[in-house]
Amino acid sequence: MKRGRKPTIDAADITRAAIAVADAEGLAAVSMARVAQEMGNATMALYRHVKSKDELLQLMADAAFDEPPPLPEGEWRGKVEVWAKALLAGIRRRPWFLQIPLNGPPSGPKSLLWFDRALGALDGTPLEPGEKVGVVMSLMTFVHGEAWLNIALTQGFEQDPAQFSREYGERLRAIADPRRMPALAKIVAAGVFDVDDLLDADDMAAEFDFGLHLFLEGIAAHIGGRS
Amino acid sequence: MKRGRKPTIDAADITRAAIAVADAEGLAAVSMARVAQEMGNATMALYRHVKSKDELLQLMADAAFDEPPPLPEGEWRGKVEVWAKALLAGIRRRPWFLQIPLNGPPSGPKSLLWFDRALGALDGTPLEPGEKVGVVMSLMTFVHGEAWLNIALTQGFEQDPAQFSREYGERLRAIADPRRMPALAKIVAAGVFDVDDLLDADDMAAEFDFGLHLFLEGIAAHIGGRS
DNA sequence: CCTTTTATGCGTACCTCATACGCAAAACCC
DNA sequence: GGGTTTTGCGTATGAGGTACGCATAAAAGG
Repeated sequence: MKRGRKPTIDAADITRAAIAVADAEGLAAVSMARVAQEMGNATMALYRHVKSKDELLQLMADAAFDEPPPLPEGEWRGKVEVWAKALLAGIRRRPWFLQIPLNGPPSGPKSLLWFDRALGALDGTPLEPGEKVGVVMSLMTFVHGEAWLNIALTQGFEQDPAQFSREYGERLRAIADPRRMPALAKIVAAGVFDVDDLLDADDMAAEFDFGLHLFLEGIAAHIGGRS
Repeated sequence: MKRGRKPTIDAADITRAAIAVADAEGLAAVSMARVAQEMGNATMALYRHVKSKDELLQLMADAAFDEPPPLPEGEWRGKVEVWAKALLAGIRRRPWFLQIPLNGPPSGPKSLLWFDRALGALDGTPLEPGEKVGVVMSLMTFVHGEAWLNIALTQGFEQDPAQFSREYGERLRAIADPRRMPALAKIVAAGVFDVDDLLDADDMAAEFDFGLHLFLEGIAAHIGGRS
């Protein structure tokens, strides 16, 4: 048997509690003291199971995602689309994920499972193995970037809704000097920004779909130029 | 004349000093005390010119970028490519930019100038105004995501180079069970990860170029399906 | 059953930060 | 110079991360 006092908590418990706090109040609310309080322990008790707060953040990042969804039968395109939308949904479910600094190439079992599914979606295509990896990485970074913007804007909206109203279009109209910014001035004049809810949830979903559409077109063109 | 004691510093000075600190030692080193010391002032003196640290961060973000470069003559594709690469270079020049939380839609004069240039690159195309905005936003988020990954991995490498050596391929080989992760196992078996310098600067540049290529193909296909 | 060993729980203390508050010095007006 | 206004900044408060060391619980050995 193992000697010594029995642990009453372990790293997984701490991670769970930290995630609960982050889900409820954001990553900023995750302090060692707050997490300990959540578990009914003393602050310093956590340090027996977790080297530092930074390590706790990594554990949270590894545990943030669910398993990837099953992909539909059929062409690669439908599979990739489902995958990308599920990834976006996963990140949106835990927005704090993007605030945790990455420390290396993906190595958590969950991340690798997602990686595998995306590679699997490309199985029927004539892409080289290295190209598949490139395609998947680009897709991940696109989704990542889109999610980042999406979340930043959502949170910005909660902080100060006025920035997203008609006011924004008017401010642009004032700043966008046709001589210094001719293209922007033209777009502003066309009325693209004269809406009440700039970038609300629907807009952002449409934005994502459009970008994803472009990306898939690009993959299709690349495959087409190959066979 | 204006009454009262003359200011010896202004917000722009503070922003400059803060950027100098961030460039030299990273955003984490930017504290009010550190910035004040850099300028030879007392900590609290800064608060006369800057409401909070958060405001200072926004000022830094606005001032982080240079002007966009002139774009080449010719087709939209060459212009967009130059623009995207310049944007990536700009972010890589000030990696801390990505750590500053965004508060709303772009409104700094520099951001809008970059926005304008990208829209201008699409001037000769038959895209609707709204589509142009969508294309540019997607491009920005793609570059943003790519830069984020790029920077995270670069910094991870500095912290722990072993993670990026041949060791990584071996670890993958151990984790990637062909039953649970068939696609990944196949890729690993093909030797894609058996290199000494996974994701060094050249690799990441190639990764970016490939992703950008896919994106541009996608835009071209979208334009083609239009005319 | 009592002692020894070993790992855990956690109280105390220190350091770094952001920032509210208020006073004193400087520069302008008359 | 006296009054007014604005800046520079010293002091203090509270939050957060974490090093250190002691008391305690649990198993092992006698």
